Amino acid sequence: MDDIGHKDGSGSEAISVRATRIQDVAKLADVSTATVSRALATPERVSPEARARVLEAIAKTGYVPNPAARTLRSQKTYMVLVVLPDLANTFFSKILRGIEETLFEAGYGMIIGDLDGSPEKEAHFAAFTAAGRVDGAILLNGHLFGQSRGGEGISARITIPLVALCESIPGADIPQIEIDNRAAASRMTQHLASLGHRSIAYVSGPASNILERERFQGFKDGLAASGLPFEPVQVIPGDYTIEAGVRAGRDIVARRDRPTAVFCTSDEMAIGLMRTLFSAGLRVPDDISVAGFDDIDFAVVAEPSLTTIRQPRRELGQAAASALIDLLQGRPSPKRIRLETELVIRDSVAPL
Amino acid sequence: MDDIGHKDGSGSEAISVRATRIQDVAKLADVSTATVSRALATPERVSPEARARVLEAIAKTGYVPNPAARTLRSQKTYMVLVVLPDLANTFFSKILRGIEETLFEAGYGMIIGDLDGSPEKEAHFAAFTAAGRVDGAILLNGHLFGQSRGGEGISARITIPLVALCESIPGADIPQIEIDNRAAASRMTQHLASLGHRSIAYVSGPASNILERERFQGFKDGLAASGLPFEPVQVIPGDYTIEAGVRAGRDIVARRDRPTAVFCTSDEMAIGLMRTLFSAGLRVPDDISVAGFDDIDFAVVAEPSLTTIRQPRRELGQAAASALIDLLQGRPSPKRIRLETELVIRDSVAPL
DNA sequence: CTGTTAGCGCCTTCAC
DNA sequence: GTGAAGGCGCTAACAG
Repeated sequence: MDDIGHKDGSGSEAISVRATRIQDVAKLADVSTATVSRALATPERVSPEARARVLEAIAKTGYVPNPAARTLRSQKTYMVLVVLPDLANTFFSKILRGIEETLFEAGYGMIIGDLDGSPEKEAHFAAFTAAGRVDGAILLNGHLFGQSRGGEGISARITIPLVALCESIPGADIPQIEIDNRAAASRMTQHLASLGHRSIAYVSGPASNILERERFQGFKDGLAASGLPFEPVQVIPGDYTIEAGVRAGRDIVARRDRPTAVFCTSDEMAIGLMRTLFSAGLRVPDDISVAGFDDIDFAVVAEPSLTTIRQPRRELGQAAASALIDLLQGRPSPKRIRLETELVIRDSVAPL
Repeated sequence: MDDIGHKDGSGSEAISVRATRIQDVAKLADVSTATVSRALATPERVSPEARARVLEAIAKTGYVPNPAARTLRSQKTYMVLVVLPDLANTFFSKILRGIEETLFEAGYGMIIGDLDGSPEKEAHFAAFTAAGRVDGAILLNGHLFGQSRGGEGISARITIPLVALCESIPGADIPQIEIDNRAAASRMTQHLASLGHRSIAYVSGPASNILERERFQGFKDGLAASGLPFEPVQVIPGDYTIEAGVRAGRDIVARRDRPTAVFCTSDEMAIGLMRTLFSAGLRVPDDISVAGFDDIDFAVVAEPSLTTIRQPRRELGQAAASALIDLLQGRPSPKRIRLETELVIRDSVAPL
């Protein structure tokens, strides 16, 4: 730190002229405040002349309705909370794009609740929600508020619309937007098998994660569909991070009986793993094939470029936001949406 | 849905159509609403007995203050807007972490304004801010509201505290938190020169970007300090993306007189570039050295691992949030903070 | 230390 | 089609 100049801290107590209120506009347009309000909310119920005068007055004053007053009165915040496990993960940030743009178009703002692995934060966001600061929430963290621990008291008060995204929430009676993880994992497994691989390792996500459970089922489905036995020794524990991929790579390098193909349930792990194999002198895909999951931006510039499953991340976000907006506006909403994934074939997987 | 149909005359708490208000708590604790309010905001100004009764009543009712009412009355939202150019960029999301955790500790929530390259969105966030929905804002986009186009009317109304982060805003009288881009770029350039490289290419950011201008100056500083001439032909235009790196790579591969080292002003570009060189049969660092900037997570698993400049992203976010909170709470705030960067030496750069 | 009172700015009946 | 008036829930100002 250098150069601690002093700024006059009066920023907060600035000599701010009080913002224009609906009254000012009413006076200027020579109508009542009720008419101003109606001219904005239900223009068709106001005479064209009055409306014109109101709009002119608004333009002249630069009037912007006070959201706090509006919320207090109407009980609507036009804000949505998005709860997610890890904001720093590129997978989520692309999804946020889709959510944000859809909410934005519908006039809603987005507040991000980054869990960052701390349960106490979840309680915070639950309280936040219970306090009525948002009209609805999109949950990317795989469970409802308070379902983890200690939040029961508060979560009982949360009656606003919710939508689950990516990680489905079993038993929750809310719209669930996701991909078919099981089918996608099965497809990749069969792809590897179809190229002659009989010994396929699987680098998992966190055991407690529902995505992991689905993808793992898919892996077993794929083996079965290809007439291959499932052998527990070929499951290598991971957690979707680059570092987990590096560790899995070390594990494989150290084995006597190496698999001929490795299916990583995230691209991060695949990239970390390939790196470790490379350092150990193993060539991908010549010595060993590697597949990923997600199709992040770096997949295409990995060396070799990564064969993976593409998730429509932006569309997932859009679909979740749409479903929530439906709910918010009293429309029926789809109960479950499954978006299609795509098998992206690049250079990290080769025939045996 | 609320179970209003039950005829449970006792009025049990389960059937609450409306949230608990301060009045309910006051009645239960047998004090006035003002005392309840004070027990929460300034406990030391309430007698221990009254405070205890209030807290008990709050616990019993599960009372949570209505934020809209509070904001309407106190003119404070306890919300901060963070404006950033690209949410999907991993560089920013790590910074957000630092911002969020610091705001969170101080009791502030974070609203994200993702520009995503569209100017009309900036106008939206300006209006959002002007409407008083946030107490302050952190700007990562390199200019003030309305400084781009058409937003003058609204931006004039924005009188809340602002802080600039990463991309400094010349002439703005607000706290500026950043790294010394020029010095960092100079340092990397001198590092390359010190290893014997005389022909060093520079892959730039977007020309209009202030980071780019600073880093470019640093590049020239570094050349000068090393006694090397600056030759315009060695500047390759980029925009910090992977794709720009790929394009720059093609450019270099096609040259007859290839540089012996390339300084990319983002890790994304360095990774894209290395990939292209590799595909063309050029070996890094044996045939050509490559350096990056940022030290993103993938830098360490790039092949070869990337020599780069580490930015303290989390700390940058924390510092910006702290400065803003100072302003928000009427304290003096540092005018300019420059955090230290670090030259991270890995395998993508070798002596000539 | 505590209570009473008066709005913060808006929307929405209700009356005309 | 329009206006008057009340109140959403809270806190600041002012008495006591």
